[in-house]
Amino acid sequence: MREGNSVRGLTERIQEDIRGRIRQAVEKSFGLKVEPELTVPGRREFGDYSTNVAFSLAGALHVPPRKIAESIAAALEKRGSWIDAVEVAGAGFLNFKLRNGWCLEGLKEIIELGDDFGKTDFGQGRKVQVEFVSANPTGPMVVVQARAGAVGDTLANLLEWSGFDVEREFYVNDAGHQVEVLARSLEVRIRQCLGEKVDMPEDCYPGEYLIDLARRYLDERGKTVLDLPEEKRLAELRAYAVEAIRSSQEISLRHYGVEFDVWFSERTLHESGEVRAAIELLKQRGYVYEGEGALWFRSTAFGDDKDRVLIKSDGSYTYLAPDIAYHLNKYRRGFEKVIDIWGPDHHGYISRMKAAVQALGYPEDALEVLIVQMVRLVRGGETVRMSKRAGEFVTMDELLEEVGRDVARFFFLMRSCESHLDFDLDLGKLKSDENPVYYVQYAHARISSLLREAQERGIKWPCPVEPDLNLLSDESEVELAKKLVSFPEEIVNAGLAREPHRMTRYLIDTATLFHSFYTRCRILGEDPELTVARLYLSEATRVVLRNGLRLIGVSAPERM
RNA sequence: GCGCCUGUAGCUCAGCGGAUAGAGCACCUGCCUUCUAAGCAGGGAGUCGCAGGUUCGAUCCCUGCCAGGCGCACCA
Repeated sequence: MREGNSVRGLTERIQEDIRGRIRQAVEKSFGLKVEPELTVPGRREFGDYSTNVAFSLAGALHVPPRKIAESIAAALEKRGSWIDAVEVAGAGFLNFKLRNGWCLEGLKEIIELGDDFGKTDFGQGRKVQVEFVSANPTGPMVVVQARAGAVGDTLANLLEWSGFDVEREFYVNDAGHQVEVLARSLEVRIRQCLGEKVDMPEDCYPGEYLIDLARRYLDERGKTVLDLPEEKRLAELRAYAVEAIRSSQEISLRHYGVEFDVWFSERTLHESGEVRAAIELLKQRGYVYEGEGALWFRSTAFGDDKDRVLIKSDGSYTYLAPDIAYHLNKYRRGFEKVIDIWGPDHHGYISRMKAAVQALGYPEDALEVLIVQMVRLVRGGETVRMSKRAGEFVTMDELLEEVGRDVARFFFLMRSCESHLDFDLDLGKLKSDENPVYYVQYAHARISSLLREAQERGIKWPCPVEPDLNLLSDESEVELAKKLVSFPEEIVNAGLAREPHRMTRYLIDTATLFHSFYTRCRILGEDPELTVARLYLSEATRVVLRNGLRLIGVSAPERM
């Protein structure tokens, strides 16, 4: 796995080697420097890799691409590489066929590295923060937050495995208007619990969870709080409610397999004076002005539609002010890249937040925002209505209770996060072949069972001598091995593209190739050497499936 | 009115500017005396919303329409 100081997957090393050879051949033939692109062709007969360099050179050289491709093919040095043949195809594609067995070599790395297979040092330890979920501490989390949890956690895992230094953070909005409303709502519930005839005001939170919280409060702390002056009373209730709800969110998320490194309190930004300081910094940099009794941020200087208010004419901060302070705080903690995952209702904030980051003096791409789109629950072919206003909503906990963590995470990760998602509860609940989650898990269980069976039959496993992997010559065996070996590269690419849903696709494809191999090839057969080689391939598959499932936070059962 | 997301098989969705557009479900046909049939092999099924443009090449990039969803604050 190691070459020089770098740790890369086998496929990445082979691709880099081929690209280098193409560069040399082009320089030799035409005296030009190029950065060739390599792709994996969709059709097997086109080989393992393909490049379109001839097309990109055709314009400059005024030579037909096919001629160029032929020259490159002739000049290309194959010695000392895995390249078996270079072919010119179509209008000028260069197709590379690798020697049989290149991927079998990679199986050894998989077995050797085991739980660590898939990890690379691509990111060179650069500091990245992923902030996600960040649900308001005013009530239970809803389904879209479960989606954001799956997406954020998996993205963080992908980056971590790719060699970035990743921190997962949850921003707690424990300051401002909404938590004051929360405190007042809790007070009403407490009074109601004590038999007072008070109605819940219109603008308060009507949800029933506050009734439970009111009872708990009275059990734990009694009713003396009601004798305090208003300010102290609300402060006490606010602190209590925020912490109770926040910690219940933490428990829900942990149950879902999502853990955060940092729970960052908005309140601390106010108390430390960082909000004021951030505005002061913007002012020094010339992006703040007064007008109409308010203090404005000149976000239009960085492409926003209109300037935004930081301090309202009544002297209070808008939501944007602490958010700017928060992001300044993030960069001062040394993150080179900050990835925020927001809900669909916040997309309008992207341009102003990116403007703020630049106004603070950081590059535009230091902040990336992913919008996780809405989730619509479907049951019996009908949309399940979720209305927070009416206090009726399907919570994340209810969803998990209904379909389970594995199904929820897998479903959320099957779609790209920016596409609106219909979550079919009926399909999710089906514990059968109609449910795609079990397909991948079944492959893992099947292999586990196979390895148990091998042990019972007294087959020496793990194999004391290195198996002869060249015995793996069936097409299904080679295709499976190729897929397995590309795992580290898939992780890096999915992380860089910020597309965690690629992992479910990869796992489904891998499971398909394994099932196909299993059906075509007798694994525990007559020939002991072939048996050992096939067990080796099976074990490598198990490692990849287990690691991939771990990456997306889904269990890898040994039996089903 | 402005902005964001989406539009691909009957349904739910994949598809880094490349060659004959894929998967699951549903439907049809085969395959369990042998390692897990929650599986495999095969079949039918498509005007990639519409129209232009860029390119050797566009489902992908640009523009304009059409349709669905969401958001527009000195709310949080």
